[in-house]
Amino acid sequence: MQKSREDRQSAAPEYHVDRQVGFFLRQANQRHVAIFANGIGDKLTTTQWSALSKLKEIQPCSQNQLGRETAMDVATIKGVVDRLVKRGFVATAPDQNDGRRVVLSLTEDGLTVIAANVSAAVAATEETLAPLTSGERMMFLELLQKIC
Amino acid sequence: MQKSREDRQSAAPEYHVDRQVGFFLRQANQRHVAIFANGIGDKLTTTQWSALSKLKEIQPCSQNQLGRETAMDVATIKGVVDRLVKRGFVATAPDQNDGRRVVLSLTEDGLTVIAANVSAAVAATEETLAPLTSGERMMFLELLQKIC
DNA sequence: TGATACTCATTCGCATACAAATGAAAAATT
DNA sequence: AATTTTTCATTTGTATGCGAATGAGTATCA
Repeated sequence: MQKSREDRQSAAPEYHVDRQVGFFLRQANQRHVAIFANGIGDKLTTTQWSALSKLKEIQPCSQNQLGRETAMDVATIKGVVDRLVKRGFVATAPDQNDGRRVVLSLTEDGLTVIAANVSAAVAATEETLAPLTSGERMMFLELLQKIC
Repeated sequence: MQKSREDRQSAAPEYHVDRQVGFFLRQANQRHVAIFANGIGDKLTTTQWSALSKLKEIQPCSQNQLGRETAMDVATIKGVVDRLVKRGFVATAPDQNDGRRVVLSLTEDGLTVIAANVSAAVAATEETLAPLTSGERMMFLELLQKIC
């Protein structure tokens, strides 16, 4: 068998960044974020949407807890919540029992903006997975979850 | 068949952010970036590594071209290249034929740092995919590429 | 009770990531 | 040759994302 050029010099296998998982993960995430931003009407980012949606499920809750539930760093969730508060989607209140905590809850506007964008969020998921068949989607999601 | 609680009110299916592709993609990417940062010795980020590795393949080339090859925005590749130049891994020179272009090339230190970290980069890929079997990895990579 | 450890929120610094605007230079078109 | 379009690099502004440090409050345990 014909040896490749680098095998003549050494046994080191070729390395190509653009064939590594990390390279694809970054790109896939980029594509999804772009699709989401494009489809959503209220200039909500994917992380802001995650925070809002999760807050609807578990409110009231503290900032750090919301961060854990949405896989965001304390510094990250702080910035996200700040922007949502600034836009009037989230309200903050001091916790009576725990002086450190800030209790988060959705405002009326917050509930409204969620309701107005659920279908767009679903559509973004759909478009992201569009290149895959139904069977491939299930397989892909299962494997993707394993490496989280 | 027993109807679920929300079906009694409306036909709207449940929506859970933490079951959407985007949620998993962000987390999977986060995990890989963390693994890479942890394993690499020279404080190189995943994007910096991509730029260095790709530059080795295609040098000399312009900044924008390197950005396209590594799937980075013009503003993003600018910042990445700036930091690599600052650390002495990449050299810049004006293009003789095209007055707009900045020709990029690797320095000796750049080649050295690549050689010193290829094994760590391979290990990071390996660790990221560790939860998957060999067969699952091939399947996963194939599907992941489809949604890039 | 008092020391220790933990949790929560905040802040700083650094590094992506992209939209949008700008200016310069090159290429394509008329 | 003149106009238009494209390309390249840069800059500004906004939004994640994480490490690390800080300070305030809570919990634990000797």
